[in-house]
Amino acid sequence: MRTLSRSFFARPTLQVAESLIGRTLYRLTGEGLVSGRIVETEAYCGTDDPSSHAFKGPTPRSAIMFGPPGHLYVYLSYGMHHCANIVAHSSGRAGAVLLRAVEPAEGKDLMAQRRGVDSPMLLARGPGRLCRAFAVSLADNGADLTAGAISIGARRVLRAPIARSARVGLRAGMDQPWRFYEPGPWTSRP
DNA sequence: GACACGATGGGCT
DNA sequence: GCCCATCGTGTCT
Repeated sequence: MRTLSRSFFARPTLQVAESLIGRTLYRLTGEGLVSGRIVETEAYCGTDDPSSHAFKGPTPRSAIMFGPPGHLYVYLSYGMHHCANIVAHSSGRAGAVLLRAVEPAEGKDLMAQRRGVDSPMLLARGPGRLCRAFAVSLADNGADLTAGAISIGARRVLRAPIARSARVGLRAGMDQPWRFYEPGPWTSRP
């Protein structure tokens, strides 16, 4: 299987967010392999974006978004849910792409076990659920997607034209259509 | 140190 | 549709 290389992520954040739709996310642990086709992402454009954790410049948490593209940025939301982002920006900038939903492919049983639900629709729809199904936690913060147990396949499958909308759950930045998704039953909302 | 605040989701109505 | 748990992080003192 061919996986995405560093140069794929070393492009403008918006471009990478759209390009990730249709690619497959892979996650290997001692429990087994799970995978899913990415169907929903959001771009967080670093210091240009009031909604990005990187907006006010680097902090211990956000420093990773200023670092080399192709690494994972994981943070804890509301004390109980993890959110997985992929660092993506052109040289000298900052930014990351939030993974919001995937269409489960391999390892559905393992995902169901981790999630505690049976419905395939609820396995990885929403950033918190996706992280739970893929066993992504703060321990994976900084992981290199081009070298480790989490990676993204280069092959792209699109079942419908990519749509855009405002991002979900924000105060600021509601006027920018920086959410990308493939309309269908696997995305978190229309 | 203290404190306010979520890029959410599960449960209940 | 409404309510709210829960804790790492950033900001202020």
